[in-house]
Amino acid sequence: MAGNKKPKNTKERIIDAARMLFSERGYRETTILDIARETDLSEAALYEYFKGKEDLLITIPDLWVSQLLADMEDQLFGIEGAFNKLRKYIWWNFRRIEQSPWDAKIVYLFLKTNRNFMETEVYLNVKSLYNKLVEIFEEGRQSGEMNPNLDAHAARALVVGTMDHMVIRWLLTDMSYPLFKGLDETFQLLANAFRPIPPAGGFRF
Amino acid sequence: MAGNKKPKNTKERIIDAARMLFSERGYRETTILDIARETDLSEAALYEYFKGKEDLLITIPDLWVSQLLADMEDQLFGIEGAFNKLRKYIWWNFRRIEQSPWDAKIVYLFLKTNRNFMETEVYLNVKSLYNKLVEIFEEGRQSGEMNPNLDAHAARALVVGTMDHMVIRWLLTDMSYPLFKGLDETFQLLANAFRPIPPAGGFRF
DNA sequence: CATCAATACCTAATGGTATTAGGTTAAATC
DNA sequence: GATTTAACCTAATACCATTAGGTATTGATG
Repeated sequence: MAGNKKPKNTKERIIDAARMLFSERGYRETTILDIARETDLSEAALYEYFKGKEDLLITIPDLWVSQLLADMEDQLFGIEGAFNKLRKYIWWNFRRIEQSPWDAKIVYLFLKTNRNFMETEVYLNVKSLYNKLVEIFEEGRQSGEMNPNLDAHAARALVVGTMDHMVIRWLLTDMSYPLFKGLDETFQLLANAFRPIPPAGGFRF
Repeated sequence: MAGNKKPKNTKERIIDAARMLFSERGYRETTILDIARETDLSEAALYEYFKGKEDLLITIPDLWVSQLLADMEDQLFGIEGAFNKLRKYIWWNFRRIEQSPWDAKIVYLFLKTNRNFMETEVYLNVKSLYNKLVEIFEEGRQSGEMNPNLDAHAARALVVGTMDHMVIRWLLTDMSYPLFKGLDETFQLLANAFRPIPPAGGFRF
């Protein structure tokens, strides 16, 4: 390949236009005609590439999420310790989201709360992404770095829930502040949640 | 009329039908005609009571959420200690959601991720509901029950994010398991996150 | 009592939008 | 050179939210 801009094929052009329009105006507020005009195609031409509007929507983040999954192991490679891995996981994920707010909007606002989400390709990849957390918790539990009785699935719910909440807030305010704002404090709380309960003399209520 | 409990007025009947249809089939998949048929009205009649489909949607959970807000203080009244209050808050909220899954679906799946959500009446009430958590954290911080450096807003993000995550999972699987499943373990983790950090050596004073 | 106004509902447009039917054109393949 | 295929088009079609413009009933008012 020459180092120039890639000449995009029609399918990619449609996806690019739809991603932008859906993210900026919302799914319902974007018409097929809008997308057709943006790509200099007729409405009918879009149906050569996608079964319909909904199919187009769920296809958009396919590539992004599968690239995320591929990148994850690479990013975590060589990091020692469960807390360090957890920290890296969160920071990496937030950076990817900050870099691709349009894809993030489609996943977090339109897809994740969609009743068909669980039947999508994206769902499988997101699940794999989250399962890495369970691995990290297992490691922390076994190494003694984390509470030996830690329930890995409850822990995952805490991390995923907290991250989702922060991301959705940020997206709904139109990225009007840095996504990382307050993340250190939040991470400290999460870390406390997973630490071993200190020995001897115990705690009171 | 065939065997109804209370003689409801037309507006309530419309809301009841819309709540059921939106929850079961989804917002986009429910037509005005569906609601009209369910209520034995014409499509036009609905517009005497609501500005449009979206207006109808955001009106549905108004009553539920404002009743939640009214009930909260009552439920928390007389409970001693920040952790006990936090526990009661979560258990109470989950029970109300379990009792009204249709309203919950509308709030959690259709409204909370809607770009207009922040302009709704419901949003104000939800905010008040969540602000109670900040109060609880302040109390815990000052009484020494919780970490004196606790960031109340980060803590709220943890609790709200985790709860939302559990609720949305439950709703998306069509309430196929008890909402409370795993809640004890999750609460333990949250509690750990907020406890004072014991000084090295394991003693507290 | 007759009239007016309000209420609660209706039928029948209107306008917008996703989707499809049925081409056309031009390049690739035989 | 004929045929197939790819890529795109114009022009329906069918559905659906919303609106225009009614009618019938009720209850209050002069």
